[in-house]
Amino acid sequence: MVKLEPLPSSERLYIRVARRIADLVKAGDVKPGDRLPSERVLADMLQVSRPSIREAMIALEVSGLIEVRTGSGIFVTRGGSSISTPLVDSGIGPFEILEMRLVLEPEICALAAERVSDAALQRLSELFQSMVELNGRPEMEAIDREFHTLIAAEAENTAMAQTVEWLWRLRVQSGFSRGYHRLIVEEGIFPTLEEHKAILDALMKRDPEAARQAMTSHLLAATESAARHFESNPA
Amino acid sequence: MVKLEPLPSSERLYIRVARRIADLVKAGDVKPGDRLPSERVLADMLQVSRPSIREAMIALEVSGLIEVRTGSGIFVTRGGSSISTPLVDSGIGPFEILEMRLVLEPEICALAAERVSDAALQRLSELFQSMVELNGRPEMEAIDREFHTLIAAEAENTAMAQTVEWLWRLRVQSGFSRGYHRLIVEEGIFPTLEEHKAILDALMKRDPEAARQAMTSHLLAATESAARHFESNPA
DNA sequence: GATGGCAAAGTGGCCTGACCAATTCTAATC
DNA sequence: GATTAGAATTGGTCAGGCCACTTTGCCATC
Repeated sequence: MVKLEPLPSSERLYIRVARRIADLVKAGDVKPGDRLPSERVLADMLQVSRPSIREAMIALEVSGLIEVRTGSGIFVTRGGSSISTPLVDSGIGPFEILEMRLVLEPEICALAAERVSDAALQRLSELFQSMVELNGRPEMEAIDREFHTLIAAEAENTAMAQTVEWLWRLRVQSGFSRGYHRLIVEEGIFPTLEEHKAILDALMKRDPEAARQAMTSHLLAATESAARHFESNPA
Repeated sequence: MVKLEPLPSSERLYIRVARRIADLVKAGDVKPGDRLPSERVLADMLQVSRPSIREAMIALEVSGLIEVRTGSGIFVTRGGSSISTPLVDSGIGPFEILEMRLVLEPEICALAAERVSDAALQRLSELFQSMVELNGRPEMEAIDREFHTLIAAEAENTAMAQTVEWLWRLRVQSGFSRGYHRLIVEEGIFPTLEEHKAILDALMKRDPEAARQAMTSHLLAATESAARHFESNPA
């Protein structure tokens, strides 16, 4: 019983179109942030109908490569393709996220301590200053996020960096953020500030071991405070 | 500088449709392997046009939730681990993947040692036997993959399990697999078998520390052998 | 000359209706 | 009962149209 599957002569059109567009990006013909030609123009260029272009764009959008802005155009995402933000609820909960971060981020932080650039250190300092000044206001979560993702980026491992960003997206999605501000108020802002300071200091000293240690402490504290929070606020 | 962003007026239609369909699956109204109603019927049920249904289906297909068979119908993917072929090349290379696995999988393996089920141990044994019998034939890579992803699943952390599967998909995509068989032949099959045996034994003894250690050794060996391989086969 | 407002052009969002190609089902035929 | 030819079903693709939103740039106003 031979079963040969040669020449998938004609894949579905939207896939072929999506690949062509993706190649444009990969080849650097269009750079992140750039706007692609309009759907109608693309349809004309590739000699396919507009619905086919739209289908391809949706595939690329789900893949995280492009971003569609109504009435404005289609733009190439900054940061390239990533683990797609699940269209469906991933079912991944806050504690799973924290458990994984506890494994991943200390090592990332240690790597970053060796590889971090001066510019990044500068930016991290600014972010820390912002945290101090914001002093627990809701905007602080965005700062926190940039702090962690920037460190991940400095580890110079794209896979790790994308994973950290994915985990933050999941966190937002999992409804954990809803309790964030309240948590900060309940627990007080200072412990969090101290922890971030320790991480920043370790990175500045480019001390991998201290960085690993500081990040571990930070995430352990976060886990504990999350546990207290969910204890008193059952889902 | 206030920046308010209220009322995310209705999302794009295809996303709402996709969510509805995804909910059907999640709620168990349609099970893996089932066929969904035809596009025309869905369009009529949800009171949207067929193109919108199609767009939603493409989004779900890219997400790996469904599978479209021309002329036959749309089917819910069997088993959570769908082999959705990434549409775009992530640009993540073999060494980044290995570096990340070296951080993640030892901890996963340690967790799995505490949480692994008897059924999973049984399956892991079978997989190891298959590896022995296949003795380096190309099919071995698929077995290797199932071995690692099953361990990840047994760690009972969905985020980690999904990440490990993602990394394998990236590996296939990054052209690393192309050299896999050749690598096995060059390096010999026995080291790999020994390493997997050690992992399996540690899991059976439910010894987290031994499991972590065994996985670390395995991945270090893989990294070294990959290094040798790429040394003599410049990209 | 700078400002503010408004209309036109451009863009994606969505729909209707149609035809084609692959698959599956049905029923007539042997 | 097995085979097979045709009909029905299903996804694949196209054409063209209308709407809502954004952006742009002209123009009246100050």
